[in-house]
Amino acid sequence: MIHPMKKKLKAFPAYDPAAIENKWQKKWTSKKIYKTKEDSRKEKFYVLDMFPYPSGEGLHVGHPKGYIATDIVSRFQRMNGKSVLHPMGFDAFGLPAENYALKTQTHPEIGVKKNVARYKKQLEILGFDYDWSREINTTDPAYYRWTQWIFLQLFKKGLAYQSFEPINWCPSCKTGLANEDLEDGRCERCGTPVEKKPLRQWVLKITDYADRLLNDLDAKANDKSILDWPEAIKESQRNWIGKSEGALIQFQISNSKESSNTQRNVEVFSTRPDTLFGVTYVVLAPEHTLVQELLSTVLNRGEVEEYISKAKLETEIERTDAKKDKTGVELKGIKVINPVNKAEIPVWISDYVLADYGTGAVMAVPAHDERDWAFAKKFKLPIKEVIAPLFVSEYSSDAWRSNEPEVIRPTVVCIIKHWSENKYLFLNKKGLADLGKDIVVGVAGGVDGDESYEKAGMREILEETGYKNARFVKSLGNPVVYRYYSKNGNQNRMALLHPLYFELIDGDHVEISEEEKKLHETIWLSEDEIGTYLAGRPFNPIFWERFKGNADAFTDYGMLINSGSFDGKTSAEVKRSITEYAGGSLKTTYKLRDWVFSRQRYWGEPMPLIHCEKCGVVAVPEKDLPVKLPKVTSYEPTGTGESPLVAITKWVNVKCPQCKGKAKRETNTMPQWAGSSWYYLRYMDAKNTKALVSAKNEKYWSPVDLYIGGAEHATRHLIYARFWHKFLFDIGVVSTIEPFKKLQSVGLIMGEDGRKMGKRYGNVVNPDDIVATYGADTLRLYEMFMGPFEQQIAWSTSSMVGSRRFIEKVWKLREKIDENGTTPTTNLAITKSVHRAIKKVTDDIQGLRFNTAISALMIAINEIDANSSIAREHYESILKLLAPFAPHATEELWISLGNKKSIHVSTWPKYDPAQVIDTEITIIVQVNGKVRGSFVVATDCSNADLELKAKSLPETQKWIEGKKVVKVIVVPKRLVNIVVV
RNA sequence: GCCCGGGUGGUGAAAUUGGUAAACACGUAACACUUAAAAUGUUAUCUUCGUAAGGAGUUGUGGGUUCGAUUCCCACCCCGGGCACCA
Repeated sequence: MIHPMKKKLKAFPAYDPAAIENKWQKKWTSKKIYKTKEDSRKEKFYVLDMFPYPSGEGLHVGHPKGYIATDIVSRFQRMNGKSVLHPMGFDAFGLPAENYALKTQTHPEIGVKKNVARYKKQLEILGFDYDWSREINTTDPAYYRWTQWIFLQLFKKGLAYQSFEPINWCPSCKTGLANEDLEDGRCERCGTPVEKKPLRQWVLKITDYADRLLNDLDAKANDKSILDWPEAIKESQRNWIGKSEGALIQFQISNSKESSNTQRNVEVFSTRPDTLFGVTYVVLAPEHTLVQELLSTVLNRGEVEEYISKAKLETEIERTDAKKDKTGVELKGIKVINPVNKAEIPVWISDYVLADYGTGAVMAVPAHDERDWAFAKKFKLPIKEVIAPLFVSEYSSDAWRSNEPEVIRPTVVCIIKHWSENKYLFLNKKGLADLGKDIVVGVAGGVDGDESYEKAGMREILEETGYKNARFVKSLGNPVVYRYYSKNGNQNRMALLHPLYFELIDGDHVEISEEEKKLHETIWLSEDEIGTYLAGRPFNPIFWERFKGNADAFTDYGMLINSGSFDGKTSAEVKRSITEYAGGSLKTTYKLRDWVFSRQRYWGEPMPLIHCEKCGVVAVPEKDLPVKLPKVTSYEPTGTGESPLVAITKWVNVKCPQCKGKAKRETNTMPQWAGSSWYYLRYMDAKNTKALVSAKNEKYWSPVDLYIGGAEHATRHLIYARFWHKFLFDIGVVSTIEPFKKLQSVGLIMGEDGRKMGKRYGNVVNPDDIVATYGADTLRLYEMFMGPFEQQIAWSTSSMVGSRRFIEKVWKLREKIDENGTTPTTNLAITKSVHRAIKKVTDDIQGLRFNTAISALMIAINEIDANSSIAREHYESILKLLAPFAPHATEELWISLGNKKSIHVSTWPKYDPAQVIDTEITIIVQVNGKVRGSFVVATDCSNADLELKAKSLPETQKWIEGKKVVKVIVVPKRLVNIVVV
């Protein structure tokens, strides 16, 4: 066969990113190749970044990581024929911009403009494919008109209400804050500990949506989970919403002292109504309204008032520190009645009870709650056990059998001390069938007839160990319940294990019976060795802790004791019935609080409300929106609980839209999170002046298919946005119940020193500098290659050269294009390499595994580079695969090959399934699980042939010679394992 | 304390329906090219014993299941994150 002479391409300039990147960015913009259209013939794909908050510091290399990922996905989807929406905008209202303005003495509007321009420039040099015609800015009146519109709808539906409750107040930022804006009791912005301050404020009723926000995290639609979100973020939201199901119980105040004619109750919320018989006192939060009402009848009024005022002075951090000592005061002279047993019990106030959770009052069950336990111990209040620990045998040989009757069996379990040494006597029980090994247990046995526990214990000690002289010291408390199946008795048993403590007086003992010997042998354990005993049975640790005097509240579920007719039932069984018996009702509460929506600051969306002297609070008519933020020269926060807007009388004083009488505008502004709670909708129809989004566009683009951003927004932006979206769904503005179908969090890029990248550590790497030295394509490639996308990784400028070398390798490979090879058959090996790369890169981009997609490309390039030439078609396929990652270099190469249209509007390559299947495969040969050799065979080689071949290898022979082959495991296409003895 | 992630060479990491651990890349070393350096290329690079052939060990620790475990099970240690006096 005659080889055609290879016609090589003309010489081509060396790779110089500076010479091509800016050129292509301009061309792409002028040719509008990224212009987004609502094309009904095409499938849509909406890929979204969490839009940035433009600070004065500009972007560092960590910021674009997520943007690079969405850029790759959007280019990939476009090349796959989708109509792609990949927009960008800016979130610029709120404290950071305003505080920056105050510091630099420039109006926030000017600062924001400057910062946005800088951010845009930084983004542009990275070559992103944003359609800037849909850019939004939350501070633009044309945008916040719709933020105000949504607020008005919330107001009209009663979901925005005025409240005067004490809220979190940051004394440094001089504004009220939502719970979500706190970090460990401090202002998330400035780190100042927050105070509680009563304030007139607007609050959004997010709690109305608590259940849906929780349930829809796992909602199913069309047989698949509609929320493809990282489990960690879902879990954070579940924690934040904090649903707990319990009961409301009334404790009637007994009126023995005063002749009061109104019957008063203390209402408590508890998740453990099963412990009601163990309630020995009730605790109210110091702020509880009932406390003020009862004050006149309290005998120690002075003491109580003093405690209340002291509690008020505490910061939230001090108050909610779980580690601090419990404090409290009894309301002397006040008693309440436990509804289940009519016991008269005392009432206390303590700051460990939170006023704004549940009912602000708790029923204290010290035996079964750690906090109540600590409180009762400190104030010497009675502790009454009502839940016995309950264990079910975990061994299959004596597992509970549902078709057999259950018999209650009083039993004793003994801890026995040596007569002179610090050792304890146990039994080493031989061979439980399904354990195959011994376990260590205490001396134990059933109580016969009306025998006392002490007597039963002594009898068992004699029978099982032979020791004659045991002295009963004490009982170790209430029984523990153990359910198992007795093979001897052919019955399920509910053993009530009474723990007893004995000491041997001397070593005098007799031989134990042969029968007993077969079952176990006696064993002495020192305290160090006691661990083997603890592992023997699940209840052993409980007995031991009791013996050592370390036992505290038992907080698990179990079996009821000392609870009247409920005795013998499990916690789960009685939850409802005991609640009803107590006259209470089941109730669900949430940790999630309503969203404090007012900020007493200048730089935010004005609330479109008017306070009229006659009509009260009146909504600004929709036609008058937006209510523009007035331009002012002084916007310093007042600190009085009023916004600085109060001073702008020209703006504040208006006519009431209803009665035309005197009225004032609402001067509170919205929080930073308002604009970002719906911005993803605006991109769908950014220029619409009639609606926040047209129904048509909303239907076309919803929901967001892929949303990428930082995990730090898990319990703020992502909860708020879901809340607003659900509300907009309810009023018919949007068509989906969730806004973001797939969410992916970006792992932070840390500084080279491993610390968070930021000005304060002086470890900031500026992307502009990296682009100037290495080029945007290298930066993009490196950030995606660093490691798994969601993982936090330290930046390393020196590692970046690998990515640059890779692009240069691709660049140089252009010389090897064989222009004569008109069909892609130049080289079979290359064909396979390319098709494998197409498959892997395609799969990995879809799975957001960018690091392995790039490594697959590197492998392909290395394989191709080892050959002397490459077919043009293959080279172009590789360029296309690389195009989303390195858009500039690939475009330059693509166009240089004579292509007329941009590579970014070309079609993504398809792989031939036949080309990704191997015809030959390496089979591993193991002897006793250790790799001893390998051989190459055709993929379809039969198992018998594989075995034969494996055995005949000289490497194998060496290991099986003179041994007996017991077993041969053949795994087709993988390995042969020969087991010999 | 509870709940989520995670722990693999000198470094970033790859590999999971259980089947050759360390792909790809950085770094390092030697060699080639060069007057020289850089760049580039070639080779080597988990640890350990051995001149070598070859052996042994190794995925946080300790057990278990299995012919075979980074992968599954049990217990524990460490790191990151969320919640936390939430009754």
